Amino acid sequence: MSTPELNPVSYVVLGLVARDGPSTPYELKTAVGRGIAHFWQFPHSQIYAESERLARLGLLAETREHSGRRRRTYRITRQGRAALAAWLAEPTSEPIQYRSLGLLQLYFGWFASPEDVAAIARTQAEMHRERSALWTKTFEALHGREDRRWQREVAEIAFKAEQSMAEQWE
Amino acid sequence: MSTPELNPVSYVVLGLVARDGPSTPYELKTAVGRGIAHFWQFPHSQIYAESERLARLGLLAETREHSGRRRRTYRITRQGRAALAAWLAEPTSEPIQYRSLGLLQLYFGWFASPEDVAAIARTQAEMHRERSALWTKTFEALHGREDRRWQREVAEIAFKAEQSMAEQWE
DNA sequence: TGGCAATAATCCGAATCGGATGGTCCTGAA
DNA sequence: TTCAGGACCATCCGATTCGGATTATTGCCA
Repeated sequence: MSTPELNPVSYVVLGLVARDGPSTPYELKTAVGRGIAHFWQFPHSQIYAESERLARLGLLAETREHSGRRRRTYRITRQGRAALAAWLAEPTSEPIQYRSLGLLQLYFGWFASPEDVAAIARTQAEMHRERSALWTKTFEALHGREDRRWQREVAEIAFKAEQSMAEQWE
Repeated sequence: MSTPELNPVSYVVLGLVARDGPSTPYELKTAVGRGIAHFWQFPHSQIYAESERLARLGLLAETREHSGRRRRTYRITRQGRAALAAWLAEPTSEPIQYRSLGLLQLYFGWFASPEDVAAIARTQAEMHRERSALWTKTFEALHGREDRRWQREVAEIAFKAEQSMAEQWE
């Protein structure tokens, strides 16, 4: 069926609410920051906008405090779960994008001095090493959590990719 | 000095004009499509808008046909070259982003059936294999071109990354 | 020579982005 | 007990980005 009006942010929000149970947008935002943002950044305002939109579409249910911070809390609906499952059942072969300023700089390395290129390579290698370490930490934090199995898998793929890049830059 | 009003697209345009000599935006667009777009996509309209903007900033010089298609041709100015060199002299440690729908799907694999996850992995592995091949081709096409040394290097890094991902997904 | 595909540029509404702002709540030091 | 400062939380909005749609020109060849 493929619901055309859903985009990557939609699935992030849907998936996190499904995973963590009832959540406020702020909690979603920090959850994104702790995990997904390490390979794909989404601006916080999107999270707020998107959860509202998903509620309008009936994929999330919203309850709201009546005083104080008037926090909204979202929980997933049956339709929301169905949409998430439908998306997961449809593998995509859309190519990955590596948005890396370093790679872009190297691409134009012809116009830089050898020292500049060396500096870029050093900086990139270091950055990738740091990222590797971060993914290792993520991976270890997930140790033994069977319900986080696939997140661990993501951490491992990302780790290996970072490692490969670090080696290449060296 | 770091000119704050320049962004990634700016350097892509600047760099390509520097590399290829006088170019029309259309040529730039296709040049992007043949190379950079394989790891970082920029919408075509940006190329047109950006070259115009760089001309206003004095980093490109514009000449325009007076009849027919009224094509604009851009060549790089001394300031343009300087801006490009200045950017290359400033390594960035901004982390890379892997925008991959497949990775996102895997992250939420808990909500998919094992068959779904398997299908995602298969599709991703295949996609990464194809990309590997594409980078190999790019690499070979650049063989012996000393002036394309760094582009070859980019191709190699990308190739290794794709390969690593393909292996992980398998 | 006429029609179709490739070339080339531009437009524009929608989506995205992220910095700024402003309010609420908690904690701990005086 | 109070109150100041910092963390928490939400929203806004202008600026940019995005990419599909449109229009016009040119080259090719049946």
